[in-house]
Amino acid sequence: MRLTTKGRFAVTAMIDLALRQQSGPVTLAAISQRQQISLSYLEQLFGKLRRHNLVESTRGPGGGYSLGRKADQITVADIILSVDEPIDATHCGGKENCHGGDSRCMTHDLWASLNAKMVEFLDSVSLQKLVDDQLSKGLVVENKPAIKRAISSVPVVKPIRITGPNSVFELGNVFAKS
Amino acid sequence: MRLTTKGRFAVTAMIDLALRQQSGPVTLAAISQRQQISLSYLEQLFGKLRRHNLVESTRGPGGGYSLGRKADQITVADIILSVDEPIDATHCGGKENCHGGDSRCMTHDLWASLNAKMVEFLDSVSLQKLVDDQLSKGLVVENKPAIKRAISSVPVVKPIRITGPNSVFELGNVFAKS
DNA sequence: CAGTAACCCGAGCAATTTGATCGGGATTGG
DNA sequence: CCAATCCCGATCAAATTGCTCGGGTTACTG
Repeated sequence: MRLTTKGRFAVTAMIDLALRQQSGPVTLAAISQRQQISLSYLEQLFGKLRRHNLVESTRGPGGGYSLGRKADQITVADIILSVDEPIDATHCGGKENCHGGDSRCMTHDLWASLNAKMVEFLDSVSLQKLVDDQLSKGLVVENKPAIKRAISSVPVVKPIRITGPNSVFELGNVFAKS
Repeated sequence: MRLTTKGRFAVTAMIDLALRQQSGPVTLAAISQRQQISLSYLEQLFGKLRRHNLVESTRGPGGGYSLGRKADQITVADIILSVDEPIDATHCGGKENCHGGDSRCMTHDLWASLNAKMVEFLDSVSLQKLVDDQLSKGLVVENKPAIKRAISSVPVVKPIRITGPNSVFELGNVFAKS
């Protein structure tokens, strides 16, 4: 299990989508604007989410994305595992060689169980719960009236380009060593 | 909170250390051999661990590292946060600007709480518990007799060099979509 | 049918991170 | 003194992260 900003972006976008999909498909462009995530990056993330059936896409004008299943059937673990895709276990891939040493592959079982617990936890948090949390915190979702062809006279704030990993946001000193 | 192989290496090394520190300080060279982690990388990790008082170092021959406090007083969260060091919150650093949009910094509270839960969990697992798990799984720790100057005629298996992130081990398909 | 809104896709890019190597110190026990 | 060991900084290649660009493809609408 990896837990990086990549997964966070995905979860953030999914919450945004869940909050607004009542009135039809949600556009990536809209999510991009609201959450300040680059459109192309969203496309990549949603490509993966779609391949994992977490979202469905509708093409053409008026199209966009909707949830693949109900929000309470999607967990944070689903989302993160979709975009992170841990492919294979390089280190002692299932086998038991781990050449020598006294503790043969001590870490394997250890991480397997620790990881299982992590996944278990993240799997216990549904997207619906996150949405409810947001709503209860006083977030007002404008029920946008499914504009047909509103002239998008939005100023389009050109975002500053800061590349590199973890550049945009990184959870900081939340770790107050409680 | 980031959860990468870096933190895993650190935890692995700490378990190894905890398992063997009864008979005096444990050298990094020994951990390196047993756990197949490069010596210099261990040095970097233990530098951080030492600066966070999780370990103490003894220099000179017969020296090495020992735990900075008792194993049941060290948590997995301690270890991971020591080596990962999330420095600052770049995105909306405490303030509330997050320019425009309808959900002003929706993600901030969200991640803060999600993160807090993660830390809470990792903080509930002590190093002692991990050690006990290992011991109960039939691991036998050889009580090495504190060799004074044994001729280190160990063949020294030259490790294959595979650089890059996550190259050595990566938790794989533990995620069987339970 | 043309135009446009949206999804799709793959190549490529700069900054960072990951592990690692190297070369040199500083301490300290024997 | 000498060797074991911690310490430290520079540097490195590969991977990852977010992102841009440039093109598609699908489908609604006038």
